[in-house]
Amino acid sequence: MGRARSVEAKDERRAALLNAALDEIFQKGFSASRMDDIAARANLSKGTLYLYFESKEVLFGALIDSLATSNIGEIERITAGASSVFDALNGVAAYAPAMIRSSRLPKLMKVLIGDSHSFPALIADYRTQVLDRVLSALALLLSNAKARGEIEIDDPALLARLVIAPMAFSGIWQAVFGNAPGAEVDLEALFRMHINLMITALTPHGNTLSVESNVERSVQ
Amino acid sequence: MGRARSVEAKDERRAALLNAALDEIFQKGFSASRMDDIAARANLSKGTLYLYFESKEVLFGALIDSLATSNIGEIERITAGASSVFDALNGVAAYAPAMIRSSRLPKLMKVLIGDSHSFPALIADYRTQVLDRVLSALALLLSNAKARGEIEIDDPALLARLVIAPMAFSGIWQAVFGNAPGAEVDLEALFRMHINLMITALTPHGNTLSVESNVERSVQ
DNA sequence: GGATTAAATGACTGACTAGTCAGTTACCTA
DNA sequence: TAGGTAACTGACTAGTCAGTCATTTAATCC
Repeated sequence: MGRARSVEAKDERRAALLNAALDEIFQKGFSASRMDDIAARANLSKGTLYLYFESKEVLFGALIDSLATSNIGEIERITAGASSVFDALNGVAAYAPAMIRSSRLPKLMKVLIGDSHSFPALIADYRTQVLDRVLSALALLLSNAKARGEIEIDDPALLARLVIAPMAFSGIWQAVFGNAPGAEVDLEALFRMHINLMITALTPHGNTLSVESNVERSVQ
Repeated sequence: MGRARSVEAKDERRAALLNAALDEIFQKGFSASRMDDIAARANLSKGTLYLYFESKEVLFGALIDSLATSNIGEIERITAGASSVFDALNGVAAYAPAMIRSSRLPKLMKVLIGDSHSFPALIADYRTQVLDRVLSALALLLSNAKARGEIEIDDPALLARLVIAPMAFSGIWQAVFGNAPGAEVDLEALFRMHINLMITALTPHGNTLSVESNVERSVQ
């Protein structure tokens, strides 16, 4: 690999360094990660790494920034474009396994949890700009569905938390245990069951018909 | 505080050091925690800390050991002593908020997640001896209830994961965000809603009567 | 209260690493 | 191909921290 002379080549190099940083920090945590190792993982020297990021903390901040907003758009698109809550929930559940297995988001979660107290400002930003945003979007969706009489609930904000809990839990599980023997989880089946239970419980009069038709739709 | 001469006094000192280690490692992570700071937090010097734990890694292992099995007994007691799945689920949900707010278990979770890849053997042990044990106990409970016709489900193991997901998620949330403004969660309401949704969805024919009576029971 | 024991200390060492910068070298242009 | 530019390097500095151990000191015993 030659030198990065053009702007594009520099962007690419920057991305490669961030990638290397994610892998390294994911494995060792912020404090135990060495700048030398991050640079070496991208086949560069420490000096070059410092050409792109002025300090270890700046590198960490840039890493979080680059990953924070990458998945949120997809989720908002699914929830906004769905014709009913059921569609939206099925859409989220169908998208979640790939997102978790892509391993970028779970890695980010693991890093953020592990180093949360070392970077309080960063973590507070992440919460308000990503987590709260996702929870609010979901709560709004549920609130609208309630207004239309599609579902029966008291508190949409709490329900939103219950909806995403299994996905967040699975993401962290994936990040911590990976594919260790005995730790594998059938994510598709898990989320399908989750959404089906939700829909069964939320559908007025608890009839099972809508659930069945719903399963059909999610499988298509 | 004088010197620890008796065996009891030494046990107490050891516990104090472990306590200090948990607080310190919870805040900074294993690698960024300094032995000096841990000792100082217990009003002792680093030399004394080394009288009790031969290395930083040994201290970490002892810390995990001392916390790992502390809550599992309580959970197994609740699930084993309950007269029906509904009782058991309500019992777990009623116990969970206090467990989360006690902050020892969430702290442990945060530490284990953050440093999981630095101590693969420890984390594997924790999974098989704590997490898998809790999940299995819950799955067995659900499986028995299914056999008795109390609930309708396919896969008890997956359902067990869905049952504990909101509690694990809330524990981690608590460990990461604590009581930061805007991050507070009404755990009682959340878990009540969770269990009620579960019961509504799982009860054969989805009648709402059993749910109402269940709410009464959980509130008592 | 003097002697004995062992708990506690903290200065010290050696290993390690974030960040620097003088020097090297790949690539481009004339 | 020679000269210029800037991307890249890695030895070095300054600071940190796990672990050690000679010394101090609190408690107990006679």
